[in-house]
Amino acid sequence: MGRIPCCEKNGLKRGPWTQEEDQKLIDYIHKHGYGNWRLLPKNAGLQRCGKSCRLRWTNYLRPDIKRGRFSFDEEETIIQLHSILGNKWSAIASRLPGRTDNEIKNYWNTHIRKRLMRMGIDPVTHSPRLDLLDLSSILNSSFYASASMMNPEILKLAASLFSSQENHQIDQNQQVISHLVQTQIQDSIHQEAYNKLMNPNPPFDSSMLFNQSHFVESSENLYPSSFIPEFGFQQQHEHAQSSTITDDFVHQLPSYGNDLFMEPHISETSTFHSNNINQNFDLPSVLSTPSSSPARLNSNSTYINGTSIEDETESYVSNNMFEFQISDILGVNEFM
DNA sequence: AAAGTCTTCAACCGCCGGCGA
DNA sequence: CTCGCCGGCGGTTGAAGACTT
Repeated sequence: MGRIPCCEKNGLKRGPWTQEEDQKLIDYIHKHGYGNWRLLPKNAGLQRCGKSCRLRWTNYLRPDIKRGRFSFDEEETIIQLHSILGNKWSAIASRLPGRTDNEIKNYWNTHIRKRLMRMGIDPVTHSPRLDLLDLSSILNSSFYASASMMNPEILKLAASLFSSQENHQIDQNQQVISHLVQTQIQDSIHQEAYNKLMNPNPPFDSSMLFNQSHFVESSENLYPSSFIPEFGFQQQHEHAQSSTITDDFVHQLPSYGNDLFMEPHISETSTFHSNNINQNFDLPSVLSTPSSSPARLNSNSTYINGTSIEDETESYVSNNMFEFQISDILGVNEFM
């Protein structure tokens, strides 16, 4: 038994809406409200199907729609949410007041997606292309700030293998350790994003997830310059604990398992900055910080191959640009 | 100036799940 | 349990404008 189409195609208008049609729809909804979209066009005197009316109203005529260019903050929020939720446009739209899922979807496909690709980032996985990564640069000075969020065993292994590279043993090990390091970073990123999403008051503010000097130029590669937890870890921890974790949300997240929600083992409240990593930076203590520690990225200064893209006033990199599943790569979990 | 190409985004399509009969 | 209706969702299309040659 076939389904009856949502509307009869015969005699019903399609294509762009005229001003007159818009006005009819607006007038009707102002008078009677919306609901029962199937009957609405008939009652409103429109030669449209209900679906078309609903779409026109929700995507264009609704009075609370914010039209115009997306703000910097909105774009960062979209990237952040997309890295966690994927193509759940309605879920993303629900956190961007005045923006519709259709609008966000279009903006993603026409602007953000292309930009990420230009930057060598897979817009689906938010991962960097492997050939743009290089372990020696990851281990370079500025990147050590992020070491505070990593598993010390991984760092040891990374350092060990890095030294082996000097013996011309650059091989798959490098890629493996790159994955490990990236995953550690990403766990931190997801923890931060999760904490923010689960804390509705104050409302989610993507600017809290970013900070300055997101990336630094390093020869021909892109690397995060730092991951800066501006909240003390203790504060973050309390934040996370006070939030309600729903099963639904957990299942929506990428497959990080329960590690993402592990209780952080905080030895002290720490604050450090990329420009001066020695400030309040106690390496032994921070190295003991597990992967679930908070992290923060920013996007003020992004460079690719030595070329700033600031002139676009849009330099975005997802917080989840390092997205790898170690278990997928190695088939082991002993490092985590 | 004209033709061709690219970009944008409103609108459509088909599918899905919830719900009630 | 099945079926149809309805609203919602994500993917896709295509017209129109912008840009390039």
